[in-house]
Amino acid sequence: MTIETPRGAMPWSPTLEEVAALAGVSSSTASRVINGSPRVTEQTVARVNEAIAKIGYVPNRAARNLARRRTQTVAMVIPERTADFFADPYFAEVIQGAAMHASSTDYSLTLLIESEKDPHKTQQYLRRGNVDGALVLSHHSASSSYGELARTLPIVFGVRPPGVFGDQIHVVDVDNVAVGALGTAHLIERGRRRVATITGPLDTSAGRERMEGWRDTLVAAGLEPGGCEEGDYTPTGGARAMRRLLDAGEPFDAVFIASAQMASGAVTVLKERAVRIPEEVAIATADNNVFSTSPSPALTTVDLHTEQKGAMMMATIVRLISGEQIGAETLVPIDLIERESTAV
Amino acid sequence: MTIETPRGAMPWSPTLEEVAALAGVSSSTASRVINGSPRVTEQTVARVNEAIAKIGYVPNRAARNLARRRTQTVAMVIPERTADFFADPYFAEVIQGAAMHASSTDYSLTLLIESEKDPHKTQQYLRRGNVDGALVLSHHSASSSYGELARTLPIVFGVRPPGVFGDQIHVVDVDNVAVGALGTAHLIERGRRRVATITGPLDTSAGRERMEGWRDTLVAAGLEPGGCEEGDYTPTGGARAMRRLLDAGEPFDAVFIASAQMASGAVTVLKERAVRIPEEVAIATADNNVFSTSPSPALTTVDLHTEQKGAMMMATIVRLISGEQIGAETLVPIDLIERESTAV
DNA sequence: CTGAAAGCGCTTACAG
DNA sequence: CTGAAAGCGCTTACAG
Repeated sequence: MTIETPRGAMPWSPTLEEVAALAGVSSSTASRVINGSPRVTEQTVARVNEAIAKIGYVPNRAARNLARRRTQTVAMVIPERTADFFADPYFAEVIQGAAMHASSTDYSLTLLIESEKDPHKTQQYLRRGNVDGALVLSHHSASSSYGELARTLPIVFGVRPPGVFGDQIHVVDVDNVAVGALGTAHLIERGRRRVATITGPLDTSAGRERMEGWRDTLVAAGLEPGGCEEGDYTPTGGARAMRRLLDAGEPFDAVFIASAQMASGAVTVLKERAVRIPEEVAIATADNNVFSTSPSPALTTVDLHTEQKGAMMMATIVRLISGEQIGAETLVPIDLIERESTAV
Repeated sequence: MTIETPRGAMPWSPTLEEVAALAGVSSSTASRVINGSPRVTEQTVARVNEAIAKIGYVPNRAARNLARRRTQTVAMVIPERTADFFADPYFAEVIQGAAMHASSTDYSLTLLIESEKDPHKTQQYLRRGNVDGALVLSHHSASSSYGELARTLPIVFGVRPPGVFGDQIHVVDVDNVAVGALGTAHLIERGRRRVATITGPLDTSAGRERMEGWRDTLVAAGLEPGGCEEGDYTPTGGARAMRRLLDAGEPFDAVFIASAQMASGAVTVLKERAVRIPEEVAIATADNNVFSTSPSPALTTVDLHTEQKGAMMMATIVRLISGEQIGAETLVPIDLIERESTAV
């Protein structure tokens, strides 16, 4: 058996006119019921819906978009793969969440990789009316240039872009200070008194804010902040930071590590040095993914609900596109998940 | 400053008629040069292109698609997130590769999550003319139902779907037998004589084939295959399999582990039991990602070129859509990357 | 090689 | 509440 429609053509599909004919109304009316217009009789609605069901009608997107002057598409802008960095399940989770939410809307999600060497290309694409809105997940300096774009195109950021922006900026993210605070507070509750930290990159606001949460919580508890080393969100970066912490000679009985991927590297080093977890050093981290569940002992972590974040980003952009007024910041909830690394 | 176009409308954008006017030709002709028709004078081509450049014309996708009866969209079908499983960088890499390649074509990539509880919904979507083709990455039993769909819609599979299919099936994948063979052969070359294996799920062809490659290579070398335990592609699954291997009491001096994610779990167990890598047990695995680079020692691995695979899938579907005749199978190249886990 | 015209399948004022 | 008509911005036979 072969494909019976001409190559490149869509398989035959019923048209609006056909449902209209079957329902005994004009296509204008059929269109109205499809679009949920209130100016139609219940009876007509029923007849049209019946016809739709009977012949399995599904609107032609291109025609609809052309008529509406919309694309019904939103772009998800993600950074080009950067070795270990992209390996972080974070992106996959956000994307998954956004895609799942998209499937419950009229929008389709298209993936846009922001090329390192030609970031301009992506913005061109966005600027040229290819999409009704964009979700941006890149967080390197380039994203500051989105400030301008955001004036003409609805944009939702997954991380706070660097630089100051007006109200036109919309961010969907966790409260990173709270993330650091929650993990650290738990460590204190478990009786730890010398809490060190391994931070994310300090040139990102997320990196700085989680560190701030760690420090503030210790200070508020009347404790002296322990050692502090910067990591880069990779396992090897986490391992290196842990070595520096250990080699500094300053004793500590707990560490808050800003990401699970770094934590998994740090755990390796602790084991190499025969430091017992949690007896000698308790660990709390952030990200509830394979990097916090698979080390042994499993790691206590702040669940960032990353998949939900993706869904929230999608929901937000849809509201934005339809003209709703939305606050500059939407907070993604966080939760502490206790596991063996802080047990007793 | 606010968004100046009416909400929901696309920003004003030049139209074909305008470039035609500017170039002093009809829009038919303008359209022809845009679409690279050979039936146009060089001179006209130049004039039209000039006009296009001058006013920054970019074709309206909806209008073009409506006229062509195409969608210029291909769907990437991925399984719904399944805990650790989705954490595998594999998906992210394939998606990244496909999206990057897509950006160099006229097609846009849209993400479709295949819901566990309602796999039918995805197929409905595909069947209804929403896309010109699909890339499918799911590999659970459900995918067998794609056999039918593949008769009416160009589909490229990233893994061989279960069941027998005709020539209408197109698969882009590595040669999994070769993957197992390459890793195992390297272990033998390094002087190992008792090579065990941790396989992928044996209800997948990839799982079985890599095991087959391992076994065949040993037999061909005149060696007795060592222990064989089944894993599930997760770190914890790999850890459990390694424990079983160790507990079985059958000695081995090397293991071929079918995925890096499993290998990272297995390495943890080896360390717990104070087994030295590579001195006592050498390890070779598959997947060149964070799970093979970040354990210490770093793991020798078969690079599956997963990102390239994504690009190849995209390239293949484009050719398929345009009616090219393509073989049932496209092989993604593989390479061995030597690292410390098999050094000396 | 080029143009006038029809058509792709919807939506949406405009009348009634 | 409903319909006839125009229009969304392209592509593509059909003539010439």
